[in-house]
Amino acid sequence: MPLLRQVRRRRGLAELAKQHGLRLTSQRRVIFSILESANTHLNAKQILEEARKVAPGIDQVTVYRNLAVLKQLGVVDELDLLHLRGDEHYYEAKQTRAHSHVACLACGKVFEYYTPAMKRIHQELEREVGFSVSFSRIEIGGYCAACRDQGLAATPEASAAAKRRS
Amino acid sequence: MPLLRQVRRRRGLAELAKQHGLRLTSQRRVIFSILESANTHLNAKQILEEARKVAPGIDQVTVYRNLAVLKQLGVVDELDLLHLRGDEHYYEAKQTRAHSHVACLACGKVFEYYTPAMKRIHQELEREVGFSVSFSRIEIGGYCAACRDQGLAATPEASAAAKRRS
DNA sequence: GCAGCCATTGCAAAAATTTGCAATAATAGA
DNA sequence: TCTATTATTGCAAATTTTTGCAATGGCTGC
Repeated sequence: MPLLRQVRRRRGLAELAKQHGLRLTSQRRVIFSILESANTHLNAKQILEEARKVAPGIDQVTVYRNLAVLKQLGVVDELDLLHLRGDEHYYEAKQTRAHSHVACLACGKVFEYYTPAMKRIHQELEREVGFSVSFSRIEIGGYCAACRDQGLAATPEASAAAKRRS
Repeated sequence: MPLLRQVRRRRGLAELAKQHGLRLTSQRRVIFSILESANTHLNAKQILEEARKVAPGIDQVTVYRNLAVLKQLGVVDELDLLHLRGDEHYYEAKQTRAHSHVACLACGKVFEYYTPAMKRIHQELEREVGFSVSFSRIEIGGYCAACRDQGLAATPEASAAAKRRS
């Protein structure tokens, strides 16, 4: 059950779409505005429901296809936090800043984390392979301080416990 | 259509499963051995087909559930390369080494990339938040040298072209 | 403003994945 | 070795996501 989350964005999706040669259909307008005004995670079904309040005829397929388009444009990013949950996919709009998630394998908490090291990696790629970085994502799995203190880290029992909990 | 890829692993999946308190059923044995001997990407359907050659009665659901279990154990990792392709998920066994993928948004090529900076990030997390890193993944999107030379980078046309190509 | 091209849509159906539940079988402990 | 416990399986069905195709409607060029 994929989820969608909206994040700050400099320009409207509509403008961005136009810029990329996409047609601005009425359905697209609706979907875009839902994504832009949402402040929580939304999954495909929720988006569909919202959209139907405004445009009753809109089809599920259209929602999926437009999410796919936005993903391809690099505007939203489907992400599932290391697949810790297994069944939930999150979408989030690309942020300017290099972006990373650190997930505890024992308690399941996910932290956002920023480090200047990321910038260095970008520069390294630029310099050594001539690759120009548009965006990047780090996902790290491990055990947070609290769980380690409780002895939950890295043992088979901890994994089993985490599994049961999920 | 998720894909599976097998990667070097220090101990057998069976041993690992036991260690985590999982039961070693005959189906599991079959699935594990398929994963262990595969040297290309495999998707769920392919695994099922392989498994049925040995254990004709095995069900699709069993394959899915065991893949989920392995994911939760952190033994295989479902990954979809920045969702560039949109429809293909790749699984790969966790590697010891910090692991990263760099994908060109224009030509779609994916490079593997290793950098000592990753190690530094681990140490930083360890030192500053007391988080102990088990594994990590970097995914970077941008434009490779070749595509930049062809002027494909970062322009609306390039995105459209990349989209068409996919 | 109008015509034509072609991206986009809706529908129907396929494919992929997940879930509920009763039956089965792996494992620990007697 | 045998028994009880309970994880795991298979089946059926639900859910989610993708695909094929004809019809529609946005946009470009006139």
